[in-house]
Amino acid sequence: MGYHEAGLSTDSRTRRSVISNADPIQSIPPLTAAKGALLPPRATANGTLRRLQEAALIGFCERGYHGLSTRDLASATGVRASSVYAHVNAKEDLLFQLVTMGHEEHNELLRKALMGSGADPRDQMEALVRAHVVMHATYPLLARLCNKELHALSPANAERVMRVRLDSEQMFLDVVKRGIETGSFHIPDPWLAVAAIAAMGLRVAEWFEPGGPRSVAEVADSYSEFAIKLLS
Amino acid sequence: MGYHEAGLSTDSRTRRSVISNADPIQSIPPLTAAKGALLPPRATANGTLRRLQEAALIGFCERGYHGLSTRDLASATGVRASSVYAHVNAKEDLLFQLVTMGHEEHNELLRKALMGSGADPRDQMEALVRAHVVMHATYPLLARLCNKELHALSPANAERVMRVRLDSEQMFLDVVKRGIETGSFHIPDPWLAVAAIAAMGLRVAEWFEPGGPRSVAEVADSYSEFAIKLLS
DNA sequence: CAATTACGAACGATCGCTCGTTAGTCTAAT
DNA sequence: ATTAGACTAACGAGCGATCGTTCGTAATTG
Repeated sequence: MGYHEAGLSTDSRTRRSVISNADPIQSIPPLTAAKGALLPPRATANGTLRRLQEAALIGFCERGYHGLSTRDLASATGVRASSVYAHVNAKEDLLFQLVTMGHEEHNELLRKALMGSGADPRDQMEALVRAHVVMHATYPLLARLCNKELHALSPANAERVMRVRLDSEQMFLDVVKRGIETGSFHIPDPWLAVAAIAAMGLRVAEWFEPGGPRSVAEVADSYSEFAIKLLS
Repeated sequence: MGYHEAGLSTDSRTRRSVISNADPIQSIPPLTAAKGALLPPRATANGTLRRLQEAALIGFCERGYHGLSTRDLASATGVRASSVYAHVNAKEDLLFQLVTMGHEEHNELLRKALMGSGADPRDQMEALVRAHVVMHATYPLLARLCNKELHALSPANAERVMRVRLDSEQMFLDVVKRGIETGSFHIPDPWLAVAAIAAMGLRVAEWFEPGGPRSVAEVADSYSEFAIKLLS
């Protein structure tokens, strides 16, 4: 039970602070204290909604969507459960916002990587894998959420997310297919190779720690090299 | 609210069947109708407990541990919620049983693969990857559960599972390290390579369909080849 | 007859969420 | 300068529903 509802001034004497952003004694423990930002720059929300998004990100990852109650979510944000609904229409909205954010950031990073590389399929694949890994190492919680909690989305919302995901997959697939045509790559089943290469990067989100022994760049370099070897 | 609580005859007119195994109108929809067995041979339970395990496996995968209620679980099993507790002490027991089963099966498959291969690290790695992939393609639901719902286990149970997992990882690591010593493999960071190779196989559980266009053996062959390329 | 397996009823707790209210802030007219 | 009114963001209380689980009992099995 509740390892993080500690203190937090439920006390009625603690009147709401004049400015709502006044950070009320951090939820104990700070746990996933951000080494970097929890959310990508495209997350424009600030104030209470931002803190809700970040608390939801951490909470959904640690306990699963249905495992985090709106009361615990509110508590971790420094707010009452009823106040949550001044910022979102439903609990699912927070999940959808986060998952959309993650998928769009990922898609954009891939697209930029592709645009910024030359015409050689090998270079393009290296750039894609690098961006793929960078995303998963830079925003590991967001990536985990995107890969584990899609089941909690309504069918309509899930479909919107999947469209972005399929588009990202297609970028990998197109590069591999063209690489086969140009003679750069030599594999019989492009989709299978893409699945393998993408899987390597996806998993990075599960173990990578920003303060750990490996830098983001090192992992990205290694994995892009793995991908090229795998395709040759 | 409930876009997924479909029917299922909670109706009180549906009297219990004389023989409890008499499959009462399959949970609507039958959805994950098994192409093969849902659980490995080491799952020895039969009767109601077995059906509870299988329903839990499907349900936990589709909705997450906290997303599947004991009532829905019972309903999918063809039994009342209170009857569940004649077979398990708690909901978590089912998750623990399944997750333990998955990890031990995986560990044993890897160990047998290693024992059955020669002394060449390349052969050993091929065998390991093949077994790894076979596991994830043969019992995809079980594998997904093992990788997504560990957070719902008590710390003590989680630790028991993690011990098996670390032991499995060590098998990969030992082979890679020895392969480097013998000059078979040429990579600077063994752990990173193992993470990448393991990740490829893990992800298979997310897309593989027993009736699909690729056979288990085809995927296993491709992925073991990928692994060898990656390490060379 | 003992053990097993199922049941309905119901427990207290918690769920997502709504509601009416209040305190503070901003704008604009006085 | 003051004040009225709209707006925002927070609150406590509490809604009906559902949660995991317990219990006493009935039916079947060996």
